[in-house]
Amino acid sequence: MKIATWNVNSIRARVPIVTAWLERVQPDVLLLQETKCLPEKFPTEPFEHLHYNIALIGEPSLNGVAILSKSPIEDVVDHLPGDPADQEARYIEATVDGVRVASVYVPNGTALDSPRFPFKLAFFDRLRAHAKTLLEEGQPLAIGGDYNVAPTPADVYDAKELEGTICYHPAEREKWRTLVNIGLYDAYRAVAPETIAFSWWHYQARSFQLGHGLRIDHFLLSPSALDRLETVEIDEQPRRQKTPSDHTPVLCSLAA
DNA sequence: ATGGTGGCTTAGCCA
Repeated sequence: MKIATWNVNSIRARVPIVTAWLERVQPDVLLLQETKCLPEKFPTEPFEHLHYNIALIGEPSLNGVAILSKSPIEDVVDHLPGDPADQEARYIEATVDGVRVASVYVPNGTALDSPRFPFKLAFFDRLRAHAKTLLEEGQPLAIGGDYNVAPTPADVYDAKELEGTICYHPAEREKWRTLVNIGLYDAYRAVAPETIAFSWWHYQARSFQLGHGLRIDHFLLSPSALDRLETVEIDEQPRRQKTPSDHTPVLCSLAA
């Protein structure tokens, strides 16, 4: 079972790049973030044509997450519990082939002095509480998405320069660790403990060409999913295309 | 150095 996650920064702007990638890589499941459109504006046909079922939520111009799957999508949950005031389209989960998969778009945080920053930290707390429940339910679990945090110095292009900035602030890294430490595994680090690789590069200042990236897109796996983990790949090819997303997909393969 | 890029939606926000 090949599962991928990709922040596409508008699905309507990215249809040719995403469909070409699906045809080449043939994942069983693709988790999308930042689709940036209402459900009725999501271009479903090109993906249904490639034999994907789709579960999605969205809002105008912001956020939006989806699950594309060749197998049937069952028991969809489309909101992260814990904050009745939060109506943002940032979380969807479902069961596919016996695996509980989730697509999460953690708030960016905007700036350290913005109210969005404590909202981001609280979102991590809610995700931890919910993931704990999912672990207790016992199904193999894979939570993929844009976590908007680079966990360690090996996940940023310049740890000294970036220390304390958004997506690499100690408070965010601590939230990441307390999430992982409930008993989850960073799939990429499980197969590549030392490798420096990134999943996001700013559009500005030739960041991709200069290698100025961050690893902020992750898969967190339950022990039973980790037992089945064969490979994890960050595929930079889509980031090299014309009119790319600023993120590139992460792909992991679980034994059947 | 307070810019730089991109995708919304339409000049301002968010990333």
